[in-house]
Amino acid sequence: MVEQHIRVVLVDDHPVVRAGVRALVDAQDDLDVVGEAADSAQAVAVVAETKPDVVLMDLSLGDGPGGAGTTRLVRDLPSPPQVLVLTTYDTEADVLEAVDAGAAGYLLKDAPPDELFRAIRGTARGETVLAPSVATRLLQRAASPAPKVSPREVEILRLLAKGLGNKEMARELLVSEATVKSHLSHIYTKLGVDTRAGAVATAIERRILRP
Amino acid sequence: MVEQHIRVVLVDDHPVVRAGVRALVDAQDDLDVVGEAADSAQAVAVVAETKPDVVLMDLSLGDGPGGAGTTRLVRDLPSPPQVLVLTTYDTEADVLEAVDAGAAGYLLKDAPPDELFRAIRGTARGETVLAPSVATRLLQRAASPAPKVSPREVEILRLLAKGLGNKEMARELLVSEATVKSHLSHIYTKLGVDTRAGAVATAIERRILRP
DNA sequence: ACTCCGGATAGCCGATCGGATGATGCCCGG
DNA sequence: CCGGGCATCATCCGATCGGCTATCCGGAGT
Repeated sequence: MVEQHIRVVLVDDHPVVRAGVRALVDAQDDLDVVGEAADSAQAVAVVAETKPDVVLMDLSLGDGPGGAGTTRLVRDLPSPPQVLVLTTYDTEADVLEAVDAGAAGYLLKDAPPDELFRAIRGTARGETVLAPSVATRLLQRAASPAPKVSPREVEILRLLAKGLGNKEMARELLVSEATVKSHLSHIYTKLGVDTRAGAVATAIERRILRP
Repeated sequence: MVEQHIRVVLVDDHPVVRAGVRALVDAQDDLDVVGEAADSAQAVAVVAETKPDVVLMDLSLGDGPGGAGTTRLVRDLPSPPQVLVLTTYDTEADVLEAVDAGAAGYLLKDAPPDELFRAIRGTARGETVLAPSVATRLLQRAASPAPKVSPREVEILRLLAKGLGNKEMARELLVSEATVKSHLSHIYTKLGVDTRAGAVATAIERRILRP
């Protein structure tokens, strides 16, 4: 058997997308969709059972663990498959998280089918496949230092987006106003902004806050 | 011919989604996909040519006119088809715009296939079909007055999200600082907030600004 | 053991914001 | 033809913000 079929499992909470990818992929001679999953738990079960070569993973699964977490779970299975992230967004936070979780590639859903097929085949061979726009973003972010926002700071950002003042945040978080201001200063530094409005915008863009 | 097939055209810039919907819809006895379009111009051409009963419209088409504008164009054709919006987001602004543009229904992409089929059939019969979550939002928004932000105010919001101060915005827009503050006050009122940070968050949530 | 970092706190101060109030001109739609 | 939304501008003023400097504590890592 020189030419083995590539076994693919789809993980996506949108039935439409699963059907679409299945229709496209199954039409390829060398690619077989051997399973589908709509959430994290299903994904682990299906992958464990079907032992696919490649998992196409959506990042925004409705329920508990997102695509990144699920990627991690799948990659922790014995003889894990390659994971190719196939999603709508290309925010750097998503990409980094996915890559960190063990994803071998990152494609956007608006990619032409050909690109998808090439990505699947490449991923199956162990190559790293990144969508051009994703690769660009990665390089940009690689150049600038990684801004890690602490949990407490995220808390501050949340209240910030609700339009609370420092005094109100302080009351809400049971700390002094000085502490809030301290956190804010750190946030500004990390996000590269110098105003509350800019911080909120950047936080949402960086997916630190969910819109 | 008592039971005429329902002719459907798909408009979506994601090949995967088109393939998915086509696979699902074509598998139904009474539904036929008679055309696809990836952008606004294609959509108008395909609809004019194929005269479908229903158009499944994605709201976020990459290029020029979005789904709402395209809906308007399609509805302005002679003997226009019903338009069923099928998209990822359910922001109230999107829904209102689409309905205003002449859409007969609004479904989310994570809807189960059955719901999609029922929606297509209902739409073809001239019914109005709304996803439950969309209907809920609509009612919520219907209770509160519609916040229409003027173009100039959007301009202000854009600069706001960039973290500019009033003085800087004034310079940027070639108006006085007083004017900027005036706009801001109006924005606050319309968005129901009272801080810049809150305005940015709400504007993004309402999709007035693109994250 | 020592250092680094996140978290919490404090005070100072100039710059800025946001609310209130009022006014002008334009253009659209009823 | 008048009202109303939009855009423009002006002042006043109290509240808030953001930058700066410094201190303290506890846990993680070297």
